[in-house]
Amino acid sequence: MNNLGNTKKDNATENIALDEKDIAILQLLEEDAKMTIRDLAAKLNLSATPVYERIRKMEQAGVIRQYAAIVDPSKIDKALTVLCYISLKEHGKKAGTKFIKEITSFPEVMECLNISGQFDFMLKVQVKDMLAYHEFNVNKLGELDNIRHMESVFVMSVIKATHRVVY
Amino acid sequence: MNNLGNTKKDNATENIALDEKDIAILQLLEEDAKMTIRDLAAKLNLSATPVYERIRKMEQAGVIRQYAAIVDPSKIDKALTVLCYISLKEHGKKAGTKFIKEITSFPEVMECLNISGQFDFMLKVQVKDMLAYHEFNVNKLGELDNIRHMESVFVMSVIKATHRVVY
DNA sequence: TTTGAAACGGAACATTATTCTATACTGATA
DNA sequence: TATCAGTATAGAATAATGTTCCGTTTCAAA
Repeated sequence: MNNLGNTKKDNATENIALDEKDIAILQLLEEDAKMTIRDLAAKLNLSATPVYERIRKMEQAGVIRQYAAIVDPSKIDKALTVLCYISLKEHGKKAGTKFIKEITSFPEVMECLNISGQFDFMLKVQVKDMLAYHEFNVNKLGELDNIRHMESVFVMSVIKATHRVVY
Repeated sequence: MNNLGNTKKDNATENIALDEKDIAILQLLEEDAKMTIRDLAAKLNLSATPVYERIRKMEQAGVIRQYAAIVDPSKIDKALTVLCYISLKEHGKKAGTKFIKEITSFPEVMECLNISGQFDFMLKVQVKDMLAYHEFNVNKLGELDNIRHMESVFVMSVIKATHRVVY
């Protein structure tokens, strides 16, 4: 295993130029991060060294943010996905920061986006079932004091879900 | 690097029971898939062998679906995320399948969810900027013949985004 | 207490990542 | 055109890691 990893913590901000070979490497690693450097090299008609160096540079530049194992939610008894839309009463900086701090602390919240439109935030919540979502709603969201309005949209099936952003 | 990988293609459906050690392994690999088996073993007070075997079983059972390199969209000039809500004219099986096939073929579409509520689908679209989204809208979505209504919600900032589902 | 299956530890082995050095390439300059 | 500096590359050597093997332990059922 390469130890190029551990890119998670640092917020590298440098910008680097990516050529076609870098893009090709990214596309392959997005699909299978365990692909060996030699296999990557073979696909790109290169030797191991340049591929290794390119990956290292992209990790340090923050292009590759993380290597993650993707777990199937249904296999660990988290079969229900809910999109939860929230608008706040107070929109001041202080109130917003407080809300964000609270929301991000909930492990059920996989994603929290600040959005345009009638709502302020969209949460993607992953739970066991409807009962678990109800409890999340009452015991966690219900405890927050700055929520004006809330709306839940339930995910019936996942048609497509990818982490690939390079194309 | 372990070659336990390549879990992507197979839809393993077997269900296996996970104990606390398996959960601990999953949590660590969700954060850093490059962590070595020996490091994992040290954190769990185990030797390498049982950790290796547990990972292999979870891969074969489909609990670990994939190992992915996560790329920062802004670093590859894909800075705009849009949530695109779509309702169809025809909801028959044939029409639905056709729509799904077309939608999933667009690389800009990172995610497509079949949802409850007034819309049928939510798309998460990742593009360079507003102009690129406009072109996606006109040239790709605009070519589909089964769309009744459409609404775009723009992501202003990402407060939280994780792939961790194990907790 | 006995037995069998599963989990485990430690060492040996196989594969891969990583480093090192020399060479080939590229673009700019004179 | 010739020369130079910087970068990218290949190939071999080394270090680190994944993977297998085998004997031992654990633990629950009989």
